[in-house]
Amino acid sequence: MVQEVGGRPAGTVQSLDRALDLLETLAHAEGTLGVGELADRTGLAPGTVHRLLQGLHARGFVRRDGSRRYSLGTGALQLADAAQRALVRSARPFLADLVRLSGETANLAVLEGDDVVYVGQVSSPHTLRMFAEVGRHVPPHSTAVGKVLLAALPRDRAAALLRRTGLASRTSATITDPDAFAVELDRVRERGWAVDEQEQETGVRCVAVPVGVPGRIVAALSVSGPADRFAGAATDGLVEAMQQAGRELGAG
Amino acid sequence: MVQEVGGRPAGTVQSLDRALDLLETLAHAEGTLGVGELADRTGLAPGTVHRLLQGLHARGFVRRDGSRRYSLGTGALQLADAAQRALVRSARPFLADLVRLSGETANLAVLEGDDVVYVGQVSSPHTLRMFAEVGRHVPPHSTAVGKVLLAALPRDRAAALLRRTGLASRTSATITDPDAFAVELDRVRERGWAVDEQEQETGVRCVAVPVGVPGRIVAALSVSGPADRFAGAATDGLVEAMQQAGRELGAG
DNA sequence: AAGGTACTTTCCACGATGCGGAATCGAGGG
DNA sequence: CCCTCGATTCCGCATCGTGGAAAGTACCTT
Repeated sequence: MVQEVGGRPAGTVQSLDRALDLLETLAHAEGTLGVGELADRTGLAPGTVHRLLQGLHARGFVRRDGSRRYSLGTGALQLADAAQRALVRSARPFLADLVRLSGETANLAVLEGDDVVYVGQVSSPHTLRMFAEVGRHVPPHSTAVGKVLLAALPRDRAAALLRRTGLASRTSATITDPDAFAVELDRVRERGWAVDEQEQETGVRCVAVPVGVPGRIVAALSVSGPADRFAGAATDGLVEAMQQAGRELGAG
Repeated sequence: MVQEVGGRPAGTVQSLDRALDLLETLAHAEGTLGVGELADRTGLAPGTVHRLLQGLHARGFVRRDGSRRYSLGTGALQLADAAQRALVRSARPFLADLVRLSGETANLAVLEGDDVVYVGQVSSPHTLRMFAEVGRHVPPHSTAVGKVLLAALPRDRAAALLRRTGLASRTSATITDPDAFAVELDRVRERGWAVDEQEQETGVRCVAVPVGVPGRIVAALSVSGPADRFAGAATDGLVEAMQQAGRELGAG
């Protein structure tokens, strides 16, 4: 059995682990936090919190306003850029596997602001036509990837986003009723994957799963193809493989 | 005089500082790095690098592929979301100051993928009409904010981005020639601010400055108004105030 | 396929380093 | 102006991280 120290995996560094706690606490907080609040929430001594914050502040990872209150700084933004490129690169083999398995096109998508953006793709050998190209922005409510990403958001954040964007009808199958869509999101949360039955584009069916573990979903994987070819039996077993890929890609 | 320990501000934590070095090294690297490469680049002992990476990996901040090579993980993506909200919140008073100073609308914009996106705004009391609303995506080459953000990118990354997006003509003043635009970017880099002379929209002039310090530009601040009112003398002194705001907002 | 090489990972004793309680400082409210 | 609460600094102690070197492992070469 592996030794642990206060819930921290053995062979890891205490001060680093605590600093990451602070960053995550700041990330989950609405607004700013003071040293004392951070000390309370993390269970650390105020002096320790202050010292760690100094280190994070010196590197731009936390911001300090005029009245000694802290929030996340720009350092994280800088990393995010590079982290997304790394995610896209790591996703390639998984996407290729899914294409091999399904014969259809596989995609990687993330939520940017209120839009879903495709950031990676390996296309099917059988299809000349592209359903979505990398860089394309699509609405969250009419796509399988969008449903997965919305389902991973706190309910109030998802609802607020949908209020801003609305539920525009893309095809006759698009879900345009907020209540019906809320029910759909609940189904997605429950079973852990989503489907888009020609809701974004007539004739196109798409299945999507989250990347990461619950509470830490950062992207979605999808497979999409023509509705007449990619349905029913074609999907059997595929979802499980996709979920596995999503977990592995998310865990790194 | 303040004591320093190996270039690190006094009162900060060594292991945390080193871990942040690792993250930044990974962020600047193309592709993945092994323990040894990271040890070389940071000047740390391989054992130390390995231990710190374990801590970062356990928390999802670094990803480890099958052959023990490391890249940034999804942890940073998670933080980025919250960090951007914090940036927008912190920007509000600066934007309000700029509106007071200029009488025109002030904006905060970031680069997302290949687009410029407005993420914050305080509008002028004099203008009913909005030149850009929050959430709006605009091309980088025809806006002052876009020029500032492109100028902050490594030259090759900026060039690659422009090759992907092209330089579409928005008005008769839009710069559509890649070489001319490269010269424009050099001017922006040199003087530290950019202007858009009705290049995005006829009748609209816009001045922008970077947020952050060179090498760490994460956003741009801009002030925009009708070309006939917002020009020449109206800009005097404003740019300096904007640059100051950009530095302060970036430093946190 | 076997050997060699280079890298990653583990181990350990040392001591530098971060720890947290307590003292001090400073801001904001009454 | 004083008082209180929180942020910051200080300091002695022991914990925790450190780095060299050993052990293990993957990969390349022949």
